Amino acid sequence: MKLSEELQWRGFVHQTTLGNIAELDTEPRTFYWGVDPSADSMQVGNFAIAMMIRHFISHGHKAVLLVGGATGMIGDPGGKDEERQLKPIEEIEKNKAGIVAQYKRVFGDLPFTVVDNYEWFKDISYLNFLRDVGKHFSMTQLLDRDFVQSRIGEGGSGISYAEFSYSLIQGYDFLHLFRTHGVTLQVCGSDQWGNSISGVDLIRKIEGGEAHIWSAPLVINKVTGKKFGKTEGGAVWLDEQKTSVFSFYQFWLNVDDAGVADYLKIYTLLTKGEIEALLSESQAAPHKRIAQKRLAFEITKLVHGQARALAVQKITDVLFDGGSFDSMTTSELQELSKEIPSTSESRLIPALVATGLATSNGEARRLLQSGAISINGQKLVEDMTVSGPTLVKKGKNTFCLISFLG
RNA sequence: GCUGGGGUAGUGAAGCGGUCAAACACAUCAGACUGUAAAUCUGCCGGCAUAUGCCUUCGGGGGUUCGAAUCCCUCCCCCAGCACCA
Repeated sequence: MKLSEELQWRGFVHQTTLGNIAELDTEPRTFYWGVDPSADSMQVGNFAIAMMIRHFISHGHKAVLLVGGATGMIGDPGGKDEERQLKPIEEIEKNKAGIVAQYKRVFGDLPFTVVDNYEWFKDISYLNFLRDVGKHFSMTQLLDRDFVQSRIGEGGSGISYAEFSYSLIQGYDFLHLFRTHGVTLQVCGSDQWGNSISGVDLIRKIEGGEAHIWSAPLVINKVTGKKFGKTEGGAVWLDEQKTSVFSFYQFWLNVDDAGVADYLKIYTLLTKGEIEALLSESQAAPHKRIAQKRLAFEITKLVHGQARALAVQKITDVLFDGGSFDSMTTSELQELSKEIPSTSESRLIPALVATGLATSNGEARRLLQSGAISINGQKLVEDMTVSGPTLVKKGKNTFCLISFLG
């Protein structure tokens, strides 16, 4: 499949300055995309863009990943204590490393270059910047930006000058990469369109060059109409410290029918034929959740590796599909305790709190009273003390393990 | 800098001296029904406690009062308008 067809079929086409997207099939480009190092991990929203980029690279385009070290440093205008300035730099370094590692993982062996805009911004003088870049920006245009408009005015949360300047910095990034790396295309999220356009203008005005933008659509949950990837506990992260492999797998497994098709196309590398077969099989017997199961497995494999994917798949089997808990061996129990929260607290209520299934003793007790808690498949209504390895279940799909493995 | 409006639970938003752990809505969590789905109905929804009980909250600090989220002072932050500068 050609890149343009692939992008179209998978739903990655949104808005672009390219006259004809088929240009991507014939003209290899060097493109970049920017990421914000404000966290040390991607969320599923960025993950979608990463997958899209993967298709770009595998079709012969050269990729440059820009980590916003400079933008990250001014990212929190609230921190005006000068002493604290140093800490964010270390943190940004750490976040940068984490994010780059994740991209490597998602891209498999595909090559890409990493740059940090701190490299070129650290030596730039404010006056020079205003003279060379600032004068090319029209205030009216800047003020017209959606993100500015939504922050100013009634009900807006306000915007600082630093944050407002993001546009200029991002615009300059593009210009700089155009000059130094021959970058002629920027890939971005749809919310970054305005900022990206700044770069295109700048390149035209200053260098007389032509550059383009490709923005990816926001992945929407069709049922709620909201941005996809948020869940009860907040965002779903690729980092297993933030979202355990088990929860990650469960997140995809619980995806609704209306969305599976989209998610399979966006988040997996399965071919058109495979996905279509999967979907028709799934529609014939929706209650079997075939498509969701495959989706969860494929994505977990991609992000956390095959071994972990198989492990959580097996655990899910035990937990949901009638596999017997008693039959698990000690080593399997150990494996299980890696994927779901576990504790050695033998009293039930403290154990629920310790594992985070309940936020307080009161909540734990309430859950118990409402019949939400069961151990080893038996519903409970009051606190008790367990005597051996015990699987505790809250609601339908939240578990923890009381183990005595130490 | 001036003038006016505002900062209340995860979010939005009532309350405007006692009856406020704080209406209402949404979100979350749980129960029923299901396919670990959606929709719907029900309950919970600051902490501790079996509890009619106690404790801690209404931007920060201080004060008035028997009593403050509610009044006063002060500081911080947001919004709007005006002025100033350019």
